[in-house]
Amino acid sequence: MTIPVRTRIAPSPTGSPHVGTAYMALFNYAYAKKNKGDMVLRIEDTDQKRSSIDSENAIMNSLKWLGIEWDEGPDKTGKFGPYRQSERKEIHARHVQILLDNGFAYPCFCSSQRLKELRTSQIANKETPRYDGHCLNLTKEEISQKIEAGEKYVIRLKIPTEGKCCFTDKLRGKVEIDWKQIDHQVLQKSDGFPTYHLANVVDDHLMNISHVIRGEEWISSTPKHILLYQYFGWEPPSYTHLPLLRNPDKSKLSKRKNPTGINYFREAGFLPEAMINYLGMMGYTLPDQREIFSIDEFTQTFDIHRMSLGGPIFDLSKLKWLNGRYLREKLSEKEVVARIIEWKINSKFIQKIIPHALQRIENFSDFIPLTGFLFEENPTFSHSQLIGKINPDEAIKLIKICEWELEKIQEWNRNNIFFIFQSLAEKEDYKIKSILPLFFQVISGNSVSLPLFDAIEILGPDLTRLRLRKALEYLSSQGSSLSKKDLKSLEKEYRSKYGNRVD
RNA sequence: GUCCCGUUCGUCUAGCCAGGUCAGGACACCGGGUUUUCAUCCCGGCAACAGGGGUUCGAAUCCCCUACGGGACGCCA
Repeated sequence: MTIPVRTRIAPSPTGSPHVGTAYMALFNYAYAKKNKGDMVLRIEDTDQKRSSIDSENAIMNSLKWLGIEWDEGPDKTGKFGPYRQSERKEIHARHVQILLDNGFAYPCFCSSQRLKELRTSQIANKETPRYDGHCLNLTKEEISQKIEAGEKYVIRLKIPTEGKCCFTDKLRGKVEIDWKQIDHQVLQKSDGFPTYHLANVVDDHLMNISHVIRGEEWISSTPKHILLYQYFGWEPPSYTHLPLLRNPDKSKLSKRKNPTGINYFREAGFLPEAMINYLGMMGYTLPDQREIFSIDEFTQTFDIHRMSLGGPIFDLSKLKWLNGRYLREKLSEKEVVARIIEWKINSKFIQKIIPHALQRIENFSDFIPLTGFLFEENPTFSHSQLIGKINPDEAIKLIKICEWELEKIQEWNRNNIFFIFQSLAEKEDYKIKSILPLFFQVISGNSVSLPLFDAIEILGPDLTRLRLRKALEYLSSQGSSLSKKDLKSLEKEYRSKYGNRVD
């Protein structure tokens, strides 16, 4: 008897959809389909502070755009719902109680302040930072006393004090990690929500997930998951840890260094099938080594053992080449026309621009030169125009702060964008009017263009971010750049004036 | 710092599991050809088994050590 294959993707709806999510989704999808199984989409929104429904929708839309489909999810009810973790809170709480009743977990009343100090001192003493078990031996009386007194608490996982955890990774073989390395993981936060670790295990089990295929960032917390399965008396799934997509400097792919938003590629005019094709060749080659393949061809021939384990660098040049081949070879001219229209040459998009362009054009031929930057992946600018009257070091500083501030915008609209620039001018002691020419150039490559805030709104966060970064790169190529040290001190200054950066 | 994972051209990779072809392909780059320009297209070139030690007649391939890279060490996921 073979159990049905069920895989899952479990994105967290915090921020804009990431290519890493699509990458993992593709392999989970292929594995499930190749084995005539199902893939589940589960929304991991246990972080109430950061999760949003907008982000959830954006993630689902971008995956659909790429052609990745799931068999069950928040929008596609199946037998194992609900598929949004926030709606499974009771289930999780019940399971936490089971662990508590069996002595596998315990309440912890330590303040975040104490935890922070503990961590700092452990690091100072060159120890592995982990919970010291302070609340491990509270008596039942002490516990109920504290709870009655209204003290906030979390539930922690009890970890064996001796021995090691062994598990098998489908690709990497046997992995052994000492229990001493594993922290007493928080399973339930003081707001009553479970953490990833608890919710993930409980939901995977209850949703009959047979194969967990996820990023290698999870390897070191797998022992916690295995332990939970043991405590509950459940059979753990098969684990496969895939390599992580990397920046050109080989660090884990991050939006701070690269375009990583699926929407970036969509807005920059890439084809979803080329994207999928490219993602499918990261860490993987088809058995016959063909380079151009559809998601169906990929899925039908998929063999997980063909994965390479070295982290592939997500580099744009091959993607562009691939995309060009799709345009020329895979689509008819008619189809290309339809795709371009669907992209941005449509009345919906033009309509957004027109109100801002109308005062500035006299005949239609003025339209393209005026608004062309909205259709470009990157505008070009010249040094003198870019800098204008501002000195280059100041320009760098303003652009950098602007980049960080823009990251904080929850709802991308004209007003919120305006507030960012207003506060930027204020805090940096400029008249807003005097810093705007710089940003006109950065965004449009031109000094004649649409109203800046509207243009930024239309351009969207992904393209905007890259333009700021490109401007910085350009300035650096012209000899003005921020050293690591400068950057660090700027970041410190930024924090004191504007608050912490967001992820 | 501790633990874990990884390492074939600049990049994506084939070959590794079942040791024995000049280590193959693609992108990028460089050169040439086709083309009124450019691009496409075609042809050619550059370029790698991280280092050291084993095992073996023979190692990119199996084993060990070192180096380097990455990840984890959150009331994030």
